[in-house]
Amino acid sequence: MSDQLYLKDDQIKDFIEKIFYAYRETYSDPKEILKKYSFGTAHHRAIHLIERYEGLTVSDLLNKLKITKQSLNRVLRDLIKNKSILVKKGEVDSRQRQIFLNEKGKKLFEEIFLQQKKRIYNAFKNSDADSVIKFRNVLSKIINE
Amino acid sequence: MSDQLYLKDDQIKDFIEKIFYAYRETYSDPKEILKKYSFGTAHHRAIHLIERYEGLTVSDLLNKLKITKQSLNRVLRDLIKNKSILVKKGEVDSRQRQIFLNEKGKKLFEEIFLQQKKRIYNAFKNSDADSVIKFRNVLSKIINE
DNA sequence: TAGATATGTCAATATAGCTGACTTAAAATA
DNA sequence: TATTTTAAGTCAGCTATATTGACATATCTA
Repeated sequence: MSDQLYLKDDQIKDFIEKIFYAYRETYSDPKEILKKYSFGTAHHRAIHLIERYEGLTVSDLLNKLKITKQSLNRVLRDLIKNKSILVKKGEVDSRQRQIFLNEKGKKLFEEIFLQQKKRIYNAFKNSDADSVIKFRNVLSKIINE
Repeated sequence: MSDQLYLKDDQIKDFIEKIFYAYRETYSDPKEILKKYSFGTAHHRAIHLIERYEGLTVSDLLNKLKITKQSLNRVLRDLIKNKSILVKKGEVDSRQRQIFLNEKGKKLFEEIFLQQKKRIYNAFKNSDADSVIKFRNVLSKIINE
């Protein structure tokens, strides 16, 4: 047991609790918007990653989401049907598929992000640069990045 | 748009992504342990809060979890059946129920926590005190605490 | 050409959430 | 005290998101 306050069990329990709240709140903000399109958080996470990593492959997406391909496929089918994403044969390896947002998907992403951004933006604008940098550093260490 | 780097959209998108990973990883670490007891993450979250807020009422728990009482009740029934928790009539208001971990529940919590703690502890011990404090401050602002 | 890899799909099942309707006991209030 | 409100519990049915396992197809690699 450490004598440093922030390494004490009760503090760590508190962080575990706060990480849950931060995730839940951050991802529940755009739920109303998603509902308009009959999408859920699973679609949201996929859209988010496709926007961030344009042209990523199905296996890239699987590695980031850490779900099974069967689960992902349902989500991708919905997004394709809705014309939010576009799937092309891989340029180098044509077994692969590269995924892109099309115009409709980009608009949907912007709508979702605008909502979700508010929470983070408000937290950051009331923090100094050093706090945000250190927040990111610790967060990255938690996810072993 | 701000000219401060950490308020730029791409940075904010990155944080939204990292918050997802941090939650997922933190709560997937003890899944093997939970499985031994035929419990899932829903049980985990309830046990965590009951440990942290000993004697909390059903509505306290509902307010923290933000799920319906029907969903919570299934979880509580499992935990009662398993003899991990104890439910008493409220001392002040006997319509209420106060929830406690009993010995079995405390042991289960410790087993889960030990596993989950590793990730946070490792992240913190490689950070300085100031980073951890600022991490907490920003996290608290994200959840409007 | 044979085997490995990337993707897609069918079917069944599990987990964790939801809505809506209703009950019981106890507290608060008119 | 009679009535209303609140806290908790329950039944039934549904939805969203994940799982496992089996198998098919196309393409790449050795």
